[in-house]
Amino acid sequence: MSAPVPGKPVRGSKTGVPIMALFDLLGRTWAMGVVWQLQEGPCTFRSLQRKCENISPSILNSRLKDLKEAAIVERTLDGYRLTEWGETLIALLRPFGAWSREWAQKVFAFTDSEVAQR
Amino acid sequence: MSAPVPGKPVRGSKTGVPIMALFDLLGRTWAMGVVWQLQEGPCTFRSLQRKCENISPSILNSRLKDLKEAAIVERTLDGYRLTEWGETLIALLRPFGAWSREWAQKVFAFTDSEVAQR
DNA sequence: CACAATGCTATTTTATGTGTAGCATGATAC
DNA sequence: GTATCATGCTACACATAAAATAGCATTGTG
Repeated sequence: MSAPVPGKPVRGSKTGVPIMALFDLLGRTWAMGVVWQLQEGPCTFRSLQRKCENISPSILNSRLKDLKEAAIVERTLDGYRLTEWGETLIALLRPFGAWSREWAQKVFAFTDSEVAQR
Repeated sequence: MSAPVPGKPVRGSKTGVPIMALFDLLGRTWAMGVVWQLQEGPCTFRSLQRKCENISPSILNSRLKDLKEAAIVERTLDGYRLTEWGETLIALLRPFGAWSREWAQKVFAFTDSEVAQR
């Protein structure tokens, strides 16, 4: 599938409203996970693959392609890293970490230690 | 597909880390779009369907099921609405609206008026 | 009672994602 | 210099999820 571009119809959305294009992009499997893993710094293809629980190379490559076209990720000699746009995006995404831990605790009865170790 | 639950393996993630379970949930087609549309208030099934560009009822129903199990959406006599968890989640999601418009402008050369009308 | 809207379910078709194999390239190790 | 290894992918074949459409039971309205 082609990477979503605001202004053009995207998967599930025909209008191309920017927020829907963004939701389409981030809604693809592992898209947010890849951005999440890149927040700690640049990463090679294989090492990114390992961080993403050995995601299949075809899907990783496809997600990287989407994220590169969206100017969120770029390739360098060190492998892949977040662009400036990627940095501003992960800044918005970061609060989801704490939110998800509280959610796991309160909604799914995770214990403190379960949340801590995960 | 079953709804993702922190602590159990989810689509694409075997560990069940809360953030990955959340990314799995929000990464399903229209999941973020549905939450987004519910931010303005409760909505009936058909009206939600219309707001989501006539998404197919099967996928809407499936997403609502996931979001209900995750305690993000609940059913009331008026139709569906965000729970308290849903409200805290949409608070984190809301900044993506402005981000996506800037992104559309700067990365994809949208004009002010294009962004405004969409 | 006819008619329309609502809230779905079922079914088929198509698009996506998963898993695995493997190959070209470059860096070490001997 | 060649055997070995890691890397960065590509290419399938198979499984799963999403899209599109039809339609039905229920409730409300004139």
